[in-house]
Amino acid sequence: MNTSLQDHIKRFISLDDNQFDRLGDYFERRMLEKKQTLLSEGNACHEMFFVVKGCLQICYIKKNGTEQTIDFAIENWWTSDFMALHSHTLATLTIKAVEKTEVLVLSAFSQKRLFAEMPEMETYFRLIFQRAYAASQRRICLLYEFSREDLYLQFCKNFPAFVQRVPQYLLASFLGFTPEYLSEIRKKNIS
Amino acid sequence: MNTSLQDHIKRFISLDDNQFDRLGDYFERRMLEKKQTLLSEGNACHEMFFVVKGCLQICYIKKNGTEQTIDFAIENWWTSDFMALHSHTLATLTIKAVEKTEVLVLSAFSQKRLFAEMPEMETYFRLIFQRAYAASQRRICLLYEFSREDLYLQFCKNFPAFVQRVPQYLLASFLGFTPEYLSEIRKKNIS
DNA sequence: CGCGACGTTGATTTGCCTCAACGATTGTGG
DNA sequence: CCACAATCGTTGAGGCAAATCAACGTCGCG
Repeated sequence: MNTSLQDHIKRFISLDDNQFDRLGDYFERRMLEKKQTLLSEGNACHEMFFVVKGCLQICYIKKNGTEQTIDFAIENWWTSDFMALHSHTLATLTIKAVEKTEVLVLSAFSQKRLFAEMPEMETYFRLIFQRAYAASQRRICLLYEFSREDLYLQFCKNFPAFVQRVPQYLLASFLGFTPEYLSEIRKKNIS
Repeated sequence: MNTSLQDHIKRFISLDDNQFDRLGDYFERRMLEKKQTLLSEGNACHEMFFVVKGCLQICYIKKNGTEQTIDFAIENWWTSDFMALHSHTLATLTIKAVEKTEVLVLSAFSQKRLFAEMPEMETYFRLIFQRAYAASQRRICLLYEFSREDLYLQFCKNFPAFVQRVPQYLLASFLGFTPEYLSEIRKKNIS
Protein backbone atom coordinates (compact mmCIF):
# COMPACT_ATOMS: atom_id res chain seq x y z
CA MET A 1 0.00 0.00 0.00
CA ASN A 2 1.29 3.39 -0.99
CA THR A 3 2.33 5.63 1.88
CA SER A 4 1.27 8.94 0.31
CA LEU A 5 -2.38 7.92 0.50
CA GLN A 6 -1.84 6.71 4.06
CA ASP A 7 -0.36 10.08 5.00
CA HIS A 8 -3.24 11.85 3.33
CA ILE A 9 -5.80 9.78 5.20
CA LYS A 10 -4.05 10.52 8.49
CA ARG A 11 -4.63 14.21 7.94
CA PHE A 12 -8.37 13.64 8.21
CA ILE A 13 -9.08 10.55 10.32
CA SER A 14 -7.35 8.02 12.60
CA LEU A 15 -6.86 4.39 11.63
CA ASP A 16 -4.89 1.73 13.47
CA ASP A 17 -1.98 -0.18 11.87
CA ASN A 18 -4.13 -3.18 11.18
CA GLN A 19 -6.56 -1.07 9.18
CA PHE A 20 -3.76 0.59 7.23
CA ASP A 21 -2.47 -2.86 6.33
CA ARG A 22 -5.80 -3.95 4.92
CA LEU A 23 -6.31 -0.70 3.02
CA GLY A 24 -4.19 -1.88 0.12
CA ASP A 25 -6.78 -4.50 -0.82
CA TYR A 26 -9.20 -1.87 -2.04
CA PHE A 27 -7.00 0.18 -4.35
CA GLU A 28 -5.46 -0.68 -7.67
CA ARG A 29 -2.19 0.98 -8.63
CA ARG A 30 -1.94 2.20 -12.22
CA MET A 31 0.93 3.88 -14.10
CA LEU A 32 0.32 6.33 -16.93
CA GLU A 33 2.74 7.59 -19.53
CA LYS A 34 2.65 11.22 -20.60
CA LYS A 35 -0.53 11.91 -22.65
CA GLN A 36 -2.03 8.53 -21.77
CA THR A 37 -5.77 8.56 -21.15
CA LEU A 38 -7.26 7.40 -17.87
CA LEU A 39 -10.94 8.07 -18.60
CA SER A 40 -12.57 8.89 -21.94
CA GLU A 41 -15.68 10.94 -22.59
CA GLY A 42 -18.57 8.66 -23.53
CA ASN A 43 -17.38 5.72 -21.46
CA ALA A 44 -18.86 4.44 -18.21
CA CYS A 45 -17.15 5.77 -15.10
CA HIS A 46 -17.19 3.57 -12.01
CA GLU A 47 -13.95 4.74 -10.40
CA MET A 48 -12.24 7.60 -8.73
CA PHE A 49 -8.52 8.35 -8.83
CA PHE A 50 -5.91 9.45 -6.31
CA VAL A 51 -2.75 10.99 -7.73
CA VAL A 52 0.33 9.57 -5.99
CA LYS A 53 2.85 11.22 -8.29
CA GLY A 54 2.45 13.22 -11.46
CA CYS A 55 -0.31 15.37 -12.88
CA LEU A 56 -3.68 14.75 -14.53
CA GLN A 57 -5.64 17.02 -16.81
CA ILE A 58 -9.45 16.95 -16.60
CA CYS A 59 -11.01 18.27 -19.78
CA TYR A 60 -13.72 17.94 -22.41
CA ILE A 61 -14.32 18.84 -26.03
CA LYS A 62 -16.44 21.94 -26.57
CA LYS A 63 -19.10 22.30 -29.25
CA ASN A 64 -16.63 24.23 -31.42
CA GLY A 65 -14.21 21.29 -31.29
CA THR A 66 -11.57 22.80 -29.03
CA GLU A 67 -10.42 21.16 -25.84
CA GLN A 68 -11.36 22.86 -22.57
CA THR A 69 -9.35 22.03 -19.46
CA ILE A 70 -11.48 22.38 -16.36
CA ASP A 71 -9.05 21.14 -13.75
CA PHE A 72 -5.68 19.64 -12.94
CA ALA A 73 -5.08 17.00 -10.29
CA ILE A 74 -1.63 16.77 -8.77
CA GLU A 75 -0.14 14.81 -5.89
CA ASN A 76 -2.63 14.01 -3.11
CA TRP A 77 -5.74 14.99 -5.01
CA TRP A 78 -8.75 12.85 -5.80
CA THR A 79 -10.44 13.27 -9.13
CA SER A 80 -12.98 11.70 -11.47
CA ASP A 81 -16.04 12.63 -13.48
CA PHE A 82 -18.09 12.83 -10.32
CA MET A 83 -21.32 13.59 -12.13
CA ALA A 84 -21.00 10.39 -14.15
CA LEU A 85 -19.91 8.46 -11.07
CA HIS A 86 -22.77 9.75 -8.94
CA SER A 87 -25.55 9.52 -11.53
CA HIS A 88 -24.36 6.34 -13.25
CA THR A 89 -24.33 8.16 -16.56
CA LEU A 90 -21.63 8.17 -19.25
CA ALA A 91 -18.60 10.35 -18.67
CA THR A 92 -18.64 13.78 -20.29
CA LEU A 93 -15.11 14.44 -19.08
CA THR A 94 -11.80 13.03 -20.23
CA ILE A 95 -8.84 12.54 -17.89
CA LYS A 96 -5.29 12.35 -19.25
CA ALA A 97 -1.77 12.37 -17.86
CA VAL A 98 0.11 15.64 -18.35
CA GLU A 99 3.32 13.84 -17.38
CA LYS A 100 4.27 10.34 -16.25
CA THR A 101 1.78 9.69 -13.47
CA GLU A 102 1.04 7.12 -10.80
CA VAL A 103 -2.54 6.83 -9.56
CA LEU A 104 -4.51 4.69 -7.15
CA VAL A 105 -7.87 3.58 -8.51
CA LEU A 106 -10.84 3.10 -6.22
CA SER A 107 -13.82 1.49 -7.91
CA ALA A 108 -17.36 2.15 -6.70
CA PHE A 109 -17.56 -1.52 -5.82
CA SER A 110 -14.38 -1.44 -3.71
CA GLN A 111 -15.51 1.76 -2.08
CA LYS A 112 -18.70 0.11 -0.95
CA ARG A 113 -16.81 -2.81 0.60
CA LEU A 114 -14.35 -0.39 2.15
CA PHE A 115 -17.07 1.60 3.87
CA ALA A 116 -18.64 -1.59 5.17
CA GLU A 117 -15.39 -2.71 6.72
CA MET A 118 -14.03 0.66 7.83
CA PRO A 119 -16.78 3.18 8.52
CA GLU A 120 -14.10 5.77 9.34
CA MET A 121 -13.33 5.94 5.63
CA GLU A 122 -16.80 7.26 5.06
CA THR A 123 -15.76 10.25 7.16
CA TYR A 124 -12.57 10.60 5.15
CA PHE A 125 -14.45 10.85 1.88
CA ARG A 126 -17.08 13.15 3.31
CA LEU A 127 -14.30 15.55 4.27
CA ILE A 128 -12.57 15.16 0.91
CA PHE A 129 -15.74 16.06 -0.93
CA GLN A 130 -16.60 18.89 1.41
CA ARG A 131 -13.16 20.35 0.85
CA ALA A 132 -13.38 19.87 -2.91
CA TYR A 133 -16.76 21.58 -3.02
CA ALA A 134 -15.47 24.44 -0.88
CA ALA A 135 -12.51 24.90 -3.24
CA SER A 136 -14.88 24.85 -6.17
CA GLN A 137 -17.03 27.58 -4.59
CA ARG A 138 -13.91 29.71 -4.23
CA ARG A 139 -12.84 29.01 -7.76
CA ILE A 140 -16.17 30.23 -9.07
CA CYS A 141 -15.65 33.46 -7.12
CA LEU A 142 -12.30 33.95 -8.83
CA LEU A 143 -13.74 33.26 -12.28
CA TYR A 144 -16.42 35.89 -11.71
CA GLU A 145 -14.23 38.53 -10.19
CA PHE A 146 -11.00 38.72 -12.15
CA SER A 147 -9.96 39.46 -15.71
CA ARG A 148 -8.09 36.74 -17.58
CA GLU A 149 -4.89 38.71 -17.13
CA ASP A 150 -5.37 38.94 -13.36
CA LEU A 151 -6.22 35.24 -13.16
CA TYR A 152 -2.93 34.44 -14.84
CA LEU A 153 -0.86 36.77 -12.66
CA GLN A 154 -2.46 35.43 -9.49
CA PHE A 155 -1.96 31.88 -10.61
CA CYS A 156 1.73 32.54 -11.29
CA LYS A 157 2.10 34.09 -7.84
CA ASN A 158 0.26 31.32 -6.01
CA PHE A 159 1.60 28.30 -7.91
CA PRO A 160 4.94 29.26 -9.42
CA ALA A 161 6.20 25.66 -9.43
CA PHE A 162 3.12 24.42 -11.23
CA VAL A 163 3.42 27.04 -13.97
CA GLN A 164 6.84 25.59 -14.81
CA ARG A 165 5.40 22.11 -14.88
CA VAL A 166 2.70 22.34 -17.54
CA PRO A 167 2.84 23.67 -21.11
CA GLN A 168 1.47 27.15 -21.58
CA TYR A 169 -1.39 26.15 -23.82
CA LEU A 170 -2.78 23.91 -21.07
CA LEU A 171 -2.53 26.74 -18.58
CA ALA A 172 -4.34 29.06 -20.98
CA SER A 173 -7.03 26.44 -21.49
CA PHE A 174 -7.43 25.98 -17.73
CA LEU A 175 -7.67 29.71 -17.10
CA GLY A 176 -10.21 30.03 -19.90
CA PHE A 177 -8.46 31.93 -22.65
CA THR A 178 -6.38 31.42 -25.80
CA PRO A 179 -2.65 30.71 -26.01
CA GLU A 180 -2.31 33.84 -28.17
CA TYR A 181 -3.71 36.01 -25.43
CA LEU A 182 -1.43 34.37 -22.89
CA SER A 183 1.53 35.39 -25.03
CA GLU A 184 0.27 38.94 -25.02
CA ILE A 185 -0.03 38.96 -21.24
CA ARG A 186 3.45 37.52 -20.78
CA LYS A 187 4.96 40.13 -23.07
CA LYS A 188 3.31 42.94 -21.12
CA ASN A 189 4.52 41.59 -17.75
CA ILE A 190 8.13 40.88 -18.72
CA SER A 191 9.18 38.39 -16.06
CA MET B 1 -39.05 17.48 12.69
CA ASN B 2 -39.69 18.85 9.25
CA THR B 3 -40.78 16.26 6.72
CA SER B 4 -39.04 17.81 3.70
CA LEU B 5 -35.63 17.05 5.19
CA GLN B 6 -36.84 13.54 6.08
CA ASP B 7 -37.94 12.98 2.50
CA HIS B 8 -34.64 14.28 1.26
CA ILE B 9 -32.68 11.97 3.53
CA LYS B 10 -34.76 9.00 2.35
CA ARG B 11 -33.57 9.63 -1.17
CA PHE B 12 -30.03 8.77 -0.11
CA ILE B 13 -30.07 6.45 2.91
CA SER B 14 -32.44 4.35 5.02
CA LEU B 15 -33.30 5.23 8.59
CA ASP B 16 -35.89 3.60 10.85
CA ASP B 17 -38.77 5.52 12.42
CA ASN B 18 -37.00 5.77 15.72
CA GLN B 19 -34.05 7.45 14.10
CA PHE B 20 -36.28 9.86 12.20
CA ASP B 21 -37.92 10.80 15.49
CA ARG B 22 -34.62 11.65 17.11
CA LEU B 23 -33.38 13.60 14.09
CA GLY B 24 -35.23 16.74 15.16
CA ASP B 25 -32.94 17.16 18.15
CA TYR B 26 -30.02 18.14 15.97
CA PHE B 27 -31.55 20.83 13.78
CA GLU B 28 -32.73 24.30 14.62
CA ARG B 29 -35.55 25.80 12.61
CA ARG B 30 -35.11 29.43 11.58
CA MET B 31 -37.42 31.80 9.66
CA LEU B 32 -36.07 34.60 7.50
CA GLU B 33 -37.89 37.59 6.10
CA LYS B 34 -37.14 38.78 2.57
CA LYS B 35 -33.64 40.38 2.44
CA GLN B 36 -32.78 39.15 5.94
CA THR B 37 -29.19 37.99 6.38
CA LEU B 38 -28.36 34.47 7.52
CA LEU B 39 -24.56 34.68 7.41
CA SER B 40 -22.38 37.76 7.02
CA GLU B 41 -18.96 38.02 5.44
CA GLY B 42 -16.31 38.46 8.16
CA ASN B 43 -18.20 36.44 10.78
CA ALA B 44 -17.38 32.98 12.04
CA CYS B 45 -19.30 30.20 10.30
CA HIS B 46 -20.01 27.05 12.29
CA GLU B 47 -23.24 25.99 10.59
CA MET B 48 -24.74 24.70 7.42
CA PHE B 49 -28.26 25.37 6.18
CA PHE B 50 -31.01 23.33 4.58
CA VAL B 51 -33.69 25.26 2.73
CA VAL B 52 -37.15 23.94 3.61
CA LYS B 53 -39.08 26.67 1.78
CA GLY B 54 -37.94 29.80 0.03
CA CYS B 55 -34.72 30.90 -1.60
CA LEU B 56 -31.29 32.01 -0.42
CA GLN B 57 -28.72 34.08 -2.28
CA ILE B 58 -25.03 33.30 -1.70
CA CYS B 59 -22.88 36.28 -2.59
CA TYR B 60 -19.92 38.46 -1.74
CA ILE B 61 -18.68 41.98 -2.34
CA LYS B 62 -16.09 42.32 -5.08
CA LYS B 63 -13.06 44.59 -4.91
CA ASN B 64 -14.90 47.17 -7.02
CA GLY B 65 -17.71 47.30 -4.46
CA THR B 66 -20.38 45.51 -6.48
CA GLU B 67 -22.19 42.45 -5.19
CA GLN B 68 -21.49 39.15 -6.93
CA THR B 69 -24.02 36.33 -6.58
CA ILE B 70 -22.31 32.97 -6.82
CA ASP B 71 -25.25 30.72 -6.07
CA PHE B 72 -28.86 30.35 -5.12
CA ALA B 73 -30.19 27.71 -2.75
CA ILE B 74 -33.83 26.70 -3.08
CA GLU B 75 -35.97 23.99 -1.54
CA ASN B 76 -34.03 20.84 -0.57
CA TRP B 77 -30.57 22.29 -1.00
CA TRP B 78 -27.83 22.54 1.58
CA THR B 79 -25.64 25.61 1.60
CA SER B 80 -23.05 27.48 3.66
CA ASP B 81 -19.63 29.06 3.27
CA PHE B 82 -18.04 25.63 3.16
CA MET B 83 -14.52 26.98 2.95
CA ALA B 84 -15.00 28.90 6.20
CA LEU B 85 -16.78 25.93 7.78
CA HIS B 86 -14.09 23.45 6.76
CA SER B 87 -11.03 25.60 7.52
CA HIS B 88 -12.40 27.33 10.61
CA THR B 89 -11.73 30.72 9.02
CA LEU B 90 -14.00 33.75 8.80
CA ALA B 91 -16.73 33.72 6.19
CA THR B 92 -15.98 35.46 2.91
CA LEU B 93 -19.50 34.80 1.70
CA THR B 94 -22.79 36.38 2.71
CA ILE B 95 -26.08 34.47 2.66
CA LYS B 96 -29.40 36.32 2.45
CA ALA B 97 -33.03 35.48 1.86
CA VAL B 98 -34.33 36.39 -1.60
CA GLU B 99 -37.88 35.83 -0.32
CA LYS B 100 -39.47 34.70 2.93
CA THR B 101 -37.51 31.55 3.75
CA GLU B 102 -37.52 28.69 6.23
CA VAL B 103 -34.23 26.94 6.93
CA LEU B 104 -32.96 24.15 9.16
CA VAL B 105 -29.64 24.98 10.80
CA LEU B 106 -27.12 22.24 11.54
CA SER B 107 -24.19 23.41 13.65
CA ALA B 108 -20.80 21.72 13.39
CA PHE B 109 -21.27 20.66 17.00
CA SER B 110 -24.65 19.05 16.35
CA GLN B 111 -23.32 17.42 13.23
CA LYS B 112 -20.58 15.75 15.22
CA ARG B 113 -23.07 14.38 17.75
CA LEU B 114 -25.35 13.30 14.94
CA PHE B 115 -22.63 11.28 13.24
CA ALA B 116 -21.74 9.66 16.53
CA GLU B 117 -25.29 8.54 17.10
CA MET B 118 -26.29 7.77 13.51
CA PRO B 119 -23.33 6.79 11.34
CA GLU B 120 -25.71 6.48 8.37
CA MET B 121 -25.92 10.26 8.34
CA GLU B 122 -22.24 10.39 7.52
CA THR B 123 -23.14 8.60 4.31
CA TYR B 124 -25.93 11.06 3.64
CA PHE B 125 -23.61 14.03 3.87
CA ARG B 126 -20.88 12.34 1.88
CA LEU B 127 -23.39 11.87 -0.93
CA ILE B 128 -24.67 15.44 -0.59
CA PHE B 129 -21.18 16.84 -0.94
CA GLN B 130 -20.27 14.51 -3.77
CA ARG B 131 -23.35 15.62 -5.63
CA ALA B 132 -22.67 19.28 -4.90
CA TYR B 133 -19.10 18.97 -6.12
CA ALA B 134 -20.24 17.15 -9.26
CA ALA B 135 -22.75 19.93 -9.97
CA SER B 136 -20.04 22.49 -9.42
CA GLN B 137 -17.75 20.72 -11.92
CA ARG B 138 -20.56 20.90 -14.47
CA ARG B 139 -21.24 24.52 -13.71
CA ILE B 140 -17.61 25.38 -14.39
CA CYS B 141 -17.93 23.67 -17.77
CA LEU B 142 -20.91 25.86 -18.61
CA LEU B 143 -19.13 29.03 -17.53
CA TYR B 144 -16.21 28.19 -19.81
CA GLU B 145 -18.21 27.13 -22.80
CA PHE B 146 -21.07 29.53 -23.31
CA SER B 147 -21.50 33.22 -23.98
CA ARG B 148 -23.46 35.25 -21.45
CA GLU B 149 -26.39 35.37 -23.82
CA ASP B 150 -26.41 31.59 -24.22
CA LEU B 151 -26.12 31.12 -20.46
CA TYR B 152 -29.21 33.27 -19.99
CA LEU B 153 -31.22 31.53 -22.70
CA GLN B 154 -30.29 28.08 -21.37
CA PHE B 155 -31.13 29.12 -17.84
CA CYS B 156 -34.53 30.39 -18.94
CA LYS B 157 -35.22 27.13 -20.73
CA ASN B 158 -34.07 24.89 -17.87
CA PHE B 159 -35.51 26.85 -14.94
CA PRO B 160 -38.43 28.90 -16.24
CA ALA B 161 -40.17 28.95 -12.86
CA PHE B 162 -37.08 30.20 -11.11
CA VAL B 163 -36.60 33.08 -13.56
CA GLN B 164 -40.03 34.36 -12.53
CA ARG B 165 -39.10 34.06 -8.88
CA VAL B 166 -36.04 36.29 -8.59
CA PRO B 167 -35.47 39.91 -9.70
CA GLN B 168 -33.57 40.31 -12.94
CA TYR B 169 -30.57 42.04 -11.45
CA LEU B 170 -29.94 39.00 -9.22
CA LEU B 171 -30.13 36.70 -12.20
CA ALA B 172 -27.68 38.89 -14.10
CA SER B 173 -25.34 38.88 -11.13
CA PHE B 174 -25.57 35.08 -10.85
CA LEU B 175 -24.91 34.56 -14.54
CA GLY B 176 -21.97 36.94 -14.36
CA PHE B 177 -23.00 39.99 -16.30
CA THR B 178 -24.62 43.39 -15.90
CA PRO B 179 -28.34 44.19 -15.65
CA GLU B 180 -27.90 46.49 -18.66
CA TYR B 181 -26.69 43.63 -20.80
CA LEU B 182 -29.55 41.45 -19.63
CA SER B 183 -31.98 44.08 -20.87
CA GLU B 184 -30.27 44.02 -24.23
CA ILE B 185 -30.54 40.23 -24.44
CA ARG B 186 -34.20 40.27 -23.48
CA LYS B 187 -35.00 42.87 -26.09
CA LYS B 188 -33.30 40.80 -28.79
CA ASN B 189 -35.18 37.62 -27.81
CA ILE B 190 -38.67 39.12 -27.49
CA SER B 191 -40.40 36.55 -25.30
C1' DC C 1 -47.54 61.89 -2.96
C1' DG C 2 -42.70 61.29 -3.35
C1' DC C 3 -38.81 58.56 -2.88
C1' DG C 4 -36.08 54.56 -3.75
C1' DA C 5 -35.62 50.27 -6.10
C1' DC C 6 -35.71 48.25 -10.47
C1' DG C 7 -35.51 48.07 -15.45
C1' DT C 8 -34.40 50.13 -20.09
C1' DT C 9 -31.81 52.59 -23.76
C1' DG C 10 -27.99 54.38 -26.26
C1' DA C 11 -23.03 55.96 -26.92
C1' DT C 12 -18.58 54.70 -26.16
C1' DT C 13 -14.81 51.76 -24.75
C1' DT C 14 -12.24 47.56 -23.89
C1' DG C 15 -10.87 42.78 -22.99
C1' DC C 16 -10.28 39.06 -25.42
C1' DC C 17 -11.03 36.22 -29.65
C1' DT C 18 -10.16 34.84 -34.48
C1' DC C 19 -7.31 34.11 -38.15
C1' DA C 20 -3.07 33.90 -40.48
C1' DA C 21 1.67 33.75 -40.56
C1' DC C 22 6.00 32.92 -38.80
C1' DG C 23 10.09 31.29 -35.28
C1' DA C 24 11.68 27.85 -32.13
C1' DT C 25 11.92 23.52 -30.22
C1' DT C 26 11.18 18.68 -29.93
C1' DG C 27 10.75 14.24 -31.67
C1' DT C 28 11.15 10.59 -35.08
C1' DG C 29 12.24 7.65 -38.89
C1' DG C 30 15.52 6.82 -42.54
C1' DC D 1 23.07 11.81 -37.07
C1' DC D 2 20.63 14.47 -40.04
C1' DA D 3 16.15 15.85 -42.35
C1' DC D 4 11.79 16.71 -41.86
C1' DA D 5 7.46 16.99 -39.49
C1' DA D 6 4.86 18.05 -35.70
C1' DT D 7 4.22 20.60 -31.66
C1' DC D 8 4.50 24.74 -29.21
C1' DG D 9 4.99 29.71 -28.61
C1' DT D 10 4.87 34.55 -30.60
C1' DT D 11 3.19 38.62 -33.32
C1' DG D 12 -0.03 41.56 -35.49
C1' DA D 13 -4.49 43.02 -37.77
C1' DG D 14 -9.15 43.18 -37.32
C1' DG D 15 -13.55 42.16 -35.05
C1' DC D 16 -17.08 41.24 -31.59
C1' DA D 17 -19.13 40.40 -26.94
C1' DA D 18 -19.88 42.65 -23.04
C1' DA D 19 -18.61 46.51 -19.78
C1' DT D 20 -19.06 51.29 -18.42
C1' DC D 21 -21.38 55.50 -17.87
C1' DA D 22 -25.18 58.47 -17.93
C1' DA D 23 -29.82 59.33 -18.40
C1' DC D 24 -34.45 58.34 -18.25
C1' DG D 25 -39.10 55.48 -17.44
C1' DT D 26 -41.82 52.92 -14.08
C1' DC D 27 -43.52 50.73 -10.39
C1' DG D 28 -44.34 49.67 -5.43
C1' DC D 29 -44.21 51.16 -0.90
C1' DG D 30 -43.87 54.10 3.33
